[in-house]
Amino acid sequence: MKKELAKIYDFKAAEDKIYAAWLEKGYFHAEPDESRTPFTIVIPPPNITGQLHLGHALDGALQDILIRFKKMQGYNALWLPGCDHASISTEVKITEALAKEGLTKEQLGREAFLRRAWEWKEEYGGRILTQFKKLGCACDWARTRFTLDEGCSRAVREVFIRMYRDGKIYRGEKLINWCPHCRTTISDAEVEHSEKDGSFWHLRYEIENGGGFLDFATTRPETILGDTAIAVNPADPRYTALVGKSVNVPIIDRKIPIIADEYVDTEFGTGVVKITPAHDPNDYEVGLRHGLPVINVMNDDGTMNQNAGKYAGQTASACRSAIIEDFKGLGLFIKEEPIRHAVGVHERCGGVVEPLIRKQWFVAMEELAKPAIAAYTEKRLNIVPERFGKIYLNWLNNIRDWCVSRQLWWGHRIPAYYCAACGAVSVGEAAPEKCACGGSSFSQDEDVLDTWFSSALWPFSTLGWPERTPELKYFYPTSALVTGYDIIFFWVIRMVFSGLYNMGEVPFKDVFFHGIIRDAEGRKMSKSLGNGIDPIEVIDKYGADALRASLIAGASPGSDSRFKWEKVESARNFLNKLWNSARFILMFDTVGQAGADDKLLKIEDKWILSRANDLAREVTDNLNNYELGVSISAVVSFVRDEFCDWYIEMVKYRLYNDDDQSKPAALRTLKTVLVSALKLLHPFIPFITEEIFLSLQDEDESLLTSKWPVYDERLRFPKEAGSVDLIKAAVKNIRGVRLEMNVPPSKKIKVTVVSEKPEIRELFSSSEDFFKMLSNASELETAEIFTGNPKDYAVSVIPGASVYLPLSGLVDAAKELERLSRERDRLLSEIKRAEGKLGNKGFTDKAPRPLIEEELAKLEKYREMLAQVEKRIEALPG
RNA sequence: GGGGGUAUAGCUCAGUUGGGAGAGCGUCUGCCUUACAAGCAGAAUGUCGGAGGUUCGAGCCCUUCUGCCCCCACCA
Repeated sequence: MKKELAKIYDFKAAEDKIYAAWLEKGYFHAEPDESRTPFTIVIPPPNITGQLHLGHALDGALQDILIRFKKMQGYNALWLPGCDHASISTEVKITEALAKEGLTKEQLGREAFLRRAWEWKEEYGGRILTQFKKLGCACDWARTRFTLDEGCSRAVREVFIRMYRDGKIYRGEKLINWCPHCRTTISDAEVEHSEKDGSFWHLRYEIENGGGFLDFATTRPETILGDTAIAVNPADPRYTALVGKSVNVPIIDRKIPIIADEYVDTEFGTGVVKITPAHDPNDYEVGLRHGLPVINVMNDDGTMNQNAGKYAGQTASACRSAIIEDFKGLGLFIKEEPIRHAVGVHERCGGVVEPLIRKQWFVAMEELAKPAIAAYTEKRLNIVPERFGKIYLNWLNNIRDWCVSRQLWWGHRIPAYYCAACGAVSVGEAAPEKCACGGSSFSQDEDVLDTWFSSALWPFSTLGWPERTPELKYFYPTSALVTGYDIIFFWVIRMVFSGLYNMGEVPFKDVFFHGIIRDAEGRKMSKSLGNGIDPIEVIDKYGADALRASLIAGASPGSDSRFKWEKVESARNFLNKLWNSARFILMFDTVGQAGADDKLLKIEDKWILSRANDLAREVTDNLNNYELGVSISAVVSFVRDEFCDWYIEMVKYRLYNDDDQSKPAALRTLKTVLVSALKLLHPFIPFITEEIFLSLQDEDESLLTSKWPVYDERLRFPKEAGSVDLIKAAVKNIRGVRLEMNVPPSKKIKVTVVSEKPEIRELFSSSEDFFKMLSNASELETAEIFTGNPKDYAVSVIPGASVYLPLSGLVDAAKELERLSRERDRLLSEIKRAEGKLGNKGFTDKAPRPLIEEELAKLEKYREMLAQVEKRIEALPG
């Protein structure tokens, strides 16, 4: 049955229809099947609070490409989708919504708050996954998971308990990062350092017993209230005599010792540092070394606490000013100078982070890091591109314990219970019956776990762990993780050590990092800049395929890229091209041509078949190496530059001539090559390729279940390929001459191919029909020797032949001479290059044999062409 | 302070084990040729950041310098 395609591809109608059909057929679903090889990807779970942005779109497209490619190759491919509960983001969102109603979360209470959060999740949490569907993602939706669902939560508790019993998780009072704005601890990874302008206040403390003054400088005078020592470098001669004495902290009248510690830099400031163990990581270390008391002077909200004496209740910045004023009043103020220094900022809210001492839960990293390092160095974990491996190692080698408790409600509550009587902690699925002290009343830890604690388990918690499910056994370890390099520390590394610790195996064999999508000027897209692009808007305007292609083409692994509408347009233009090529082919009845005889294949058929064959290998190799951008470019340029621009043009005369015996062969080749290209393109642009593929057949076989093209030794046709290249060269020359000589396309002219070689004359005669069409010739004549009047012709040279165009009256002898001279010069320089190379003994001795032969062949070819050009120049009048 | 990246056509970027510099967009010229003007045919444009080195041969490997970018980091 003959089908037709609409003049314009209606992506809106096609995309929804096709996606629905895929879902209905269940193509995305995968079940464990020992007879097949699995290929697994677990999605980087987007936050339920999130809206799809271009980063997700790229991430999703890359994964979809791999999944579809592997499915077509015959793998049992599973792409497991899901969402992250995004503890702090969601909590902030719910709290903001409450605030609009004039409520605080404390007023609501934990239980009611969580109910609200779940309601919110049910309503909006699936939104982003719906958007992934718009992109065309072949996720197994039946396996959709959520980091806070029952199974994942159980996995979290199980891991926590195991690690606690194994000493990998402990509770301790340590200096942590406190976000006063979010009122919770955060991990080191969540602190961003940004340079800010501040002041460096030079102040002085009075030394005991009238020993004078000790000058120091600080950027945070409010922490003076927590000072428990003042330090100098032991090797600093200015102060050695003072070590062991003490100074008085005014206002609070605290006597603190002058201590010596290597940490102090003699070059910086006055070489004297006040030590506040409770509010500075360095000072904390110094305090530990010297057994200093730790005095916390701040509340959770960043205001001063009762230890701040008369400043209690003030904000830190008010306290700071007040202290400066008080120091001035006491004559202990020296000067204030501007300084630019790094300030810790919470990456989520942008608030300044306060280092504070708190009792928190930590994951002990040192032992966990070792296997993660080994997995990479022993090549059980492959990182693409390679340079991120160095970053991975660098981080693991400098790792610090991970603070995992958060003072939030939305998340996995820590499975630790405290005895009401003695305070003893007990970690387990539930509170124990009885405490060792005899107490029987327990309360659960109020805190929840860092969101990343549950995401770290994602590759196995989603497959059913801790149950030994068939899925876990079959799909774990997963095949590839695809994500942005920006979460290597937050997520990737934590998955690796969690997977190794709990499963004994890496969670994925390959990690494929992509870059960030920036705006057209190269800036990061951000809400504050308002330069974000909504992928859904792009899909509405150009379709999901165009968006995907524009994100993939020209991007290389791990590198950032810029979003430009022009790229989407150019992708759309290609889709249009592809569509029209199919539409053209469908103008003829391809279905009835299946029986066309191989013997009827002409050289152009064999040429394109061999090119398509090469392409299959090229694309497959590149996809296997995660060179997705290179892959799609290869198919695109094949379709456009070879299939459409040459092959289709070459076979038109056969298609339009029903009497041509080779018409069926042409049709069959057109279809074969088109289908092959559709398959190679399908992972990248799934919708349009599927729509075309469905039109090419009576059945409704999907590309997704079709077989990926495999390189076939029988489809190599080097001789025919060479012949077609020769004809193409002649056509290009003729086109060039015509344009240069201002011969309008409407004027058809006779072409004479002059060659002493009978096989070349034969080649041109046998290809006469398409040759004439391509070169816009009225007639083709071949001759062994040129017999016309040289001045009436424009001539161009190809290897083995000269092409004569009769342009009497149009040929300007001077111009013709100039053109030929250019050609002669070009050939001469080529010959010189080849001769130089071949005359170099080093080259002929050491270069690989095929290369030398190739060079020799070129030399011969150029010399032969040069002879033709020179002959022609001689023949020119004047 | 440590680590990493990058420098290639006017712009954005490819260039996969070293073997004659590429694409897209833009520019210029000519074409509404019955699949496609979202198109076709053609053209121009590069001391591949600078300097050394290895090699028969370097955009690619090594050293060094310069510019820009990113990540990590406790200089009060």
